[in-house]
Amino acid sequence: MENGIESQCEQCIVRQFNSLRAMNKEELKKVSQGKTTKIVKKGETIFEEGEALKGVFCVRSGVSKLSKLSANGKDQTVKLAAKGMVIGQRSVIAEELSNLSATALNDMEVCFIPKEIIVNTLNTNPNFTMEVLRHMAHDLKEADDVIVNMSQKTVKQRVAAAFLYLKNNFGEDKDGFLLLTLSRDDIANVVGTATESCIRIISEFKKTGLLKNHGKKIGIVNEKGLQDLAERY
Amino acid sequence: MENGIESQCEQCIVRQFNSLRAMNKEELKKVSQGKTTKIVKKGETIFEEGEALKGVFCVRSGVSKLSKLSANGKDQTVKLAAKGMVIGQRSVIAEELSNLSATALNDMEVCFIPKEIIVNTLNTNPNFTMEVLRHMAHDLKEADDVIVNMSQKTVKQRVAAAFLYLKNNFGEDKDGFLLLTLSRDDIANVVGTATESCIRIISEFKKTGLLKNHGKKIGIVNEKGLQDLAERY
DNA sequence: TTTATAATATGATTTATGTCATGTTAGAAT
DNA sequence: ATTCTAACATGACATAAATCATATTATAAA
Repeated sequence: MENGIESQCEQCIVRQFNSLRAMNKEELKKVSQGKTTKIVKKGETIFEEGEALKGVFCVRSGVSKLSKLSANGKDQTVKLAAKGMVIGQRSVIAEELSNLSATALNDMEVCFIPKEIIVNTLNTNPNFTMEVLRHMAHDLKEADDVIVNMSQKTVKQRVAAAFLYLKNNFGEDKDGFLLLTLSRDDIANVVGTATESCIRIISEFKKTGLLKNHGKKIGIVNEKGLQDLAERY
Repeated sequence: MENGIESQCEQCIVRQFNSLRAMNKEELKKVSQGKTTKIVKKGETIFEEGEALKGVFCVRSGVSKLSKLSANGKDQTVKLAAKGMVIGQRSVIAEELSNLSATALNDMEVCFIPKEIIVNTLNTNPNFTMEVLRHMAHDLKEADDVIVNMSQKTVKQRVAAAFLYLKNNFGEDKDGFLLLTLSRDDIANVVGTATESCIRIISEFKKTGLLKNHGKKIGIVNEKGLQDLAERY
């Protein structure tokens, strides 16, 4: 179903850039035609920090972490990218080396869009450019929030916030378990803490009835409780 | 010298958006004509978190902190804006309430540019839009770096990095003192630490010959030493 | 000057969190 | 099933950094 894949990819671009009205059919076709689909296995990288990106990647399935290696050897996850999200735009737009690595947290399917197509669309379609701009403005706001949380919230609060984030952005199944299952280590990298601390806090949350688990799956039992914890001073 | 002020304001916009070639004379004049100049005294706010901005502000003199109040009542400075920088663009572009407060760290002069002018220029001048986009992409990268530093560096390392930042972004006088003099409390808000911790570390840096001071002015004595400290794991 | 107020400084103590060590469980490979 | 390995778990301890307390200076106001 080559057509199905193409249509999915178009939707991916459209959704990411919020530009249903900003790109016309022909432009979308152009974007789709440039794509190549790629399978990325869990743990493999899509691109590395310091790499010159030849284009952007659109997530078709699976989840990627965008992270940066610190001088102390620890990996800090800055953002998670799920289905429908485009990664690598910042570097392509700024014409800089990537400041982040993109690593698959589970098996993924991504489609590649050469930067020439992005750059060309930016140059010829002002509406598209405006949508990308709005999108980046939104990312910047989120980054500001993360900065404040990192410096002002305790690890416990950040872990609570991380689970709320996972629920809000990746959803849960009928039984109330998070659709995105991450290892404790992955969560620790998002929260910016030691794996042991993360494990300890999750154990505590299970004991106090905030979380539940079934095998590797984790579910939120008391969302209000997590929110109170995450927000309270 | 109304003309002088106008020309300074034009330069301000031009520099910020890196768009010397992106905006032509007439467009610049349009921007300048919309401006109103405003004096902001030390400690006063230019705008508050949650406010709907009617335009952007261009810093003519003085320095503003962009900060966010945390639920614990502490203020986290996300960015400092000096002469030539524009503040408030993110919110205006995203058409959202401001996510940050802007407060004068010393007496300031800012010029106001109504959002209609910015929005109009964005709609009619694609080059301008692209420059704004590149600029925002750069801000986003810097924000990513701050996130990693916040979670992976010690307070001491972040204080060291803050002084290097102040030197690189605001310069120093002939005697090697930083041109931007901040209170320990302001520095603590940038670093994301308690004021006492900040004071202690600065005292230590003076003892170990990394910093010097003359009254309120602080100077970097051993830049290499600060860099090593800030980078080392 | 004198007084008042804010900024800087430093000690003592507590707390959160990282680190190290060790053990347990679960899933994959044989 | 058995073995192996990685993920999860928990205790003990070390340490960075916040907090609380109290001086000591500067700076502004009277």
